[in-house]
Amino acid sequence: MNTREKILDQALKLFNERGIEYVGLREIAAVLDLRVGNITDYFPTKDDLVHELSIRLGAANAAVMKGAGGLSLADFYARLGQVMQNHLAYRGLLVSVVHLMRQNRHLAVSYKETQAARNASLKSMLASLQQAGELRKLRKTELDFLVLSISLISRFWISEAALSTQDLTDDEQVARYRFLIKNLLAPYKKGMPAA
Amino acid sequence: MNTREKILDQALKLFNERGIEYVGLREIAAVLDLRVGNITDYFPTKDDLVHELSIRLGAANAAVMKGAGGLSLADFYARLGQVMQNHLAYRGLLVSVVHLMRQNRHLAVSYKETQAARNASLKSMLASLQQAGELRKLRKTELDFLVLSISLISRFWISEAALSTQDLTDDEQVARYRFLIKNLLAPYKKGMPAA
DNA sequence: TGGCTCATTTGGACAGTGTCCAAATGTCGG
DNA sequence: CCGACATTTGGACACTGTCCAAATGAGCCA
Repeated sequence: MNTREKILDQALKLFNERGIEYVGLREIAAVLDLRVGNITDYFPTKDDLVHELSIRLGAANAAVMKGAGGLSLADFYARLGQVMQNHLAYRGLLVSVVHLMRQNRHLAVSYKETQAARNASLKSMLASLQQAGELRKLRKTELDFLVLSISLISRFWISEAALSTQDLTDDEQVARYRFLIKNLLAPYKKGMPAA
Repeated sequence: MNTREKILDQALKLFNERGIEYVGLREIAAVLDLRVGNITDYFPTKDDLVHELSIRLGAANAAVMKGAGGLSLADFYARLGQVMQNHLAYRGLLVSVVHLMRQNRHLAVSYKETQAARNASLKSMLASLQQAGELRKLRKTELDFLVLSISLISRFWISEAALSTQDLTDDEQVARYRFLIKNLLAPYKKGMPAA
């Protein structure tokens, strides 16, 4: 593992433990027995370092989400679970996402594109589940509602957890989130009547 | 308006516009033609200043939420709308809530108490709606699901809006949020069958 | 009115942050 | 071995929140 990778690795670890805002470049450097200037050589600004991490998270999520057609509800849950595992691995970024978007224009642009793609993918997944007979027929507003809800939840459940359930293990938090999504979809399963 | 109130007022305005982390005490002071030390005299730390603002938000929300018994679904929506207006007025705090909880122990404690009280209030409101015949009979897990969802949404919808819909007006964002809550509750209205 | 006490205001010091850069050091091919 | 290039180093810079002692002001009592 070269210096650049070591920096990214250590930075992510510290960011996850204590939050991006509370980890200084000098501390990351100290752990790796480097000097500050050394980090700014690989990553001119702290934002660049964070941006690189966010790109990796995006790639990991894209890998999970590709191939949206013809899946079962169980597959769908499994994929969401994978996304959630990714978010746990990069939780430091997720809890500061609003903060980061304001400050880092590069990150804001790429995040928006990623998000648009993810919402489209989510939408087509739900449509596919409907066609496969796993979900009942959905009106347009219902579909929009589900996409918006799932998107909001998957973005902020980890922040919610940071606030109210720090004492839970990762697995328990995953379970809490699955519970949420499952209940959200329950009224729209095949056999349930439209409102 | 005395100096203390002026400081709080100006700080909130700047926090809402640009985020707590990006507004320095010197800037708040400059706008009011004060010196930094003057602010730290009223509020020894920046956290104290933020804490005072959060107390006011909590009080505003508590005023909206008190008297939970015997209300209609329309009342319920109206109250949530009021809470949302409060959150808009203090949006600077809301988008940094995770950040703040980590740093400020005082705020973390009082926030947790407030949150617990609000969840209990929410729960009793839903139970009351059920008794009044506005909602169908809810299983325990369904009730928990609704409380958790509404709590998560009302805490983070404003962050979500900051990320994906900065171009919407406040009223449009309110509408988006109402749409979410309304659709969330739709399957649980009177006359809908249990799963 | 003059003088005393208390509160407010002031300007600057301090340690910390991210950023930047020139000089010192290492590395590797000719 | 030596010269050219890359990396590493240590420190400077402007900024942040925090803190404090001295200067200024306001209000009351003799």
